[in-house]
Amino acid sequence: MTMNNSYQRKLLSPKDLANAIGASESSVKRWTDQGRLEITRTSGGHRRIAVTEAIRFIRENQLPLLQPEVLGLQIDVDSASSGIEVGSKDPDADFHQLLLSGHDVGARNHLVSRFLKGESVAALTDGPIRSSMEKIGWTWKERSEGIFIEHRATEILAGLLQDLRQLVAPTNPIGRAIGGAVAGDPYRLPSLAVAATLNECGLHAVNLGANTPISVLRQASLGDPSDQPPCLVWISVSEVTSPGETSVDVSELVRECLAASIAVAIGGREAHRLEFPSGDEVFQGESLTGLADFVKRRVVRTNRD
Amino acid sequence: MTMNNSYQRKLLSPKDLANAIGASESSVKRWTDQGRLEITRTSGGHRRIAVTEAIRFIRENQLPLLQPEVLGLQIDVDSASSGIEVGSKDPDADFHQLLLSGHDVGARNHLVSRFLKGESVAALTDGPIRSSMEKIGWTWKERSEGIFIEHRATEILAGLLQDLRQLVAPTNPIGRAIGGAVAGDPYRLPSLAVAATLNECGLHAVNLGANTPISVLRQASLGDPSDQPPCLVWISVSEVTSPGETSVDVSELVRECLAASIAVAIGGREAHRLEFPSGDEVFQGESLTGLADFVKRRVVRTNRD
DNA sequence: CCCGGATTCGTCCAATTCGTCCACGAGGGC
DNA sequence: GCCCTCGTGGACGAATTGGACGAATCCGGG
Repeated sequence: MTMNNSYQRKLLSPKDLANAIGASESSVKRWTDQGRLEITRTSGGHRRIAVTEAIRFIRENQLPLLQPEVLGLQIDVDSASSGIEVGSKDPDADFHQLLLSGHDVGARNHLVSRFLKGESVAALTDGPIRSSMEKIGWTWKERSEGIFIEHRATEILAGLLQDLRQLVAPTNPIGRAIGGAVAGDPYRLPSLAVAATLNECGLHAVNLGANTPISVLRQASLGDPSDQPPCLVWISVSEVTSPGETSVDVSELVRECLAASIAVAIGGREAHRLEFPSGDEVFQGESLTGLADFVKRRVVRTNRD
Repeated sequence: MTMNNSYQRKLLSPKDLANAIGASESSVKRWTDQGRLEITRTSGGHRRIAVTEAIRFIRENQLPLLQPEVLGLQIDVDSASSGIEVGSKDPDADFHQLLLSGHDVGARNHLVSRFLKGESVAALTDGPIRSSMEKIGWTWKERSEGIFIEHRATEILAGLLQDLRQLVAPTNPIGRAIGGAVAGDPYRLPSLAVAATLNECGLHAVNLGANTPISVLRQASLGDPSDQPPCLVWISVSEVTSPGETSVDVSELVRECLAASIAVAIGGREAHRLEFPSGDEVFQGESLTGLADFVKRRVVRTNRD
């Protein structure tokens, strides 16, 4: 997965500018050749566009600016006044700053831009999203306004994940998956992230959200024999109120799923507190890229045959 | 390894839009020249139309949408095969059926299509969304699989509201609003719907989501005097655990907001159980269209002056 | 320091869009 | 009926756009 950090450099490639203004790379190259857009060249002959020149060009031609963050710009006024700096060496830190300060539009641009550059939804969730939420979780304990920050960030991320999920929604799903977070677990972002990841793998993911009793999940997965059963069931565990009882329920569901040839994925911060059967058809782990690999290896392949 | 990244924040050409709405390219060009349809130009002079502007134009002129996929909207492939009948006399009943059966894509198409035909987000929430969720709430008590249905429908609606919210997101917000659901209230759809409605009114809405203590909301609204204060604070009350305590907190927040010239909106199924000051700058009611009227009348006007 | 994958080079070319003009038909006033 | 106006959409040569191609360059990791 290419993790190019084009966030620091002050010079843009033709492709960068093309993406930022919704034009094609060819057009940008032609414009530079016509002299309408000033450029410098690398020693090897590649075009490099200064940000100031790009801004001049955009203003002169009244071009739309679809992805302001490519130019390292903020479009919201209050972020400038609040002194948020982006364009550092660490894109993940940039994203964290945006989320921390409640800059929803900026955070969205940042994430969508990285998605468009090729990072998968799974990788983005494993990376910037998770690390930022972990940091914010720490803040929650340190500062009095932490709850405010956490609620706001959660809502922004819920919207972002939903957007990304739409972007990767398969037109022709190759299978169905269903899942949610266990009873007593109020966290809805992990389950939403799983749904988005499964979408990205080509599955139709039905998310039952937070605080879903295992019995409900069981009925939804195995209850109606007339429905085609899902090929995967996921269980998110970010908080456990009664580990013993939950373990029993989860174990039984896992066994039933395996008996019905349904793969199972279990993850979440507190999943280690549960006991349940393991096996080739059971994925257990925190990483969504790992889950995606598992799905591509196990579920998708067998479903295609 | 390339998934179908069909995402395109791309701009539409006159031909794209013409095909989408069944008009001729000449007409689209003429409309832009008349200023009825806003465009940007490429550096070479070609017209480019933003998707949001296209949606606005389609709604304003009640145009048919022959090719929804041009605007990035999904086409419903399997609604026919799933046996869900739509096209009855009662659109709201159609929507309810789609939601009840978990047909997320169909529900999305139904709602977006009605939005394009001119119904506002507020009206759609007051209408099909609310009535369907109320019916599903009844089901919850009648059937064992009710929880499954309710969770699934809630997640689908959360996604839908998020989508609609993006469609009406103002590019230049005329003010800021902040709000959420009170502590102990786990329902997140009402607050999300309010945020979408306020977006539709041209405000930048910061949603703190469900289960937000009043103290947190207070700090977010009034806490930092260096920030520009919001012009509206909303409080959603779908469930109250301790009416007395909550009433005290809410009342104090309302008084503080009014003292700071901030309008307040309070609503939700259980809002009637609370006591708080009323007045010209306090909106109280269930209807989101009513809230929209209130905002347009009170907040937007005074903010423009 | 070197290597391999990703990016960009220059170039070509088909498709699209430009602005403009004009034919057509629906409606309204006389 | 006649004429005028207005909105529509097709047609035209000239200009612009954007995708494709093999070769060259860039850049991060070993």
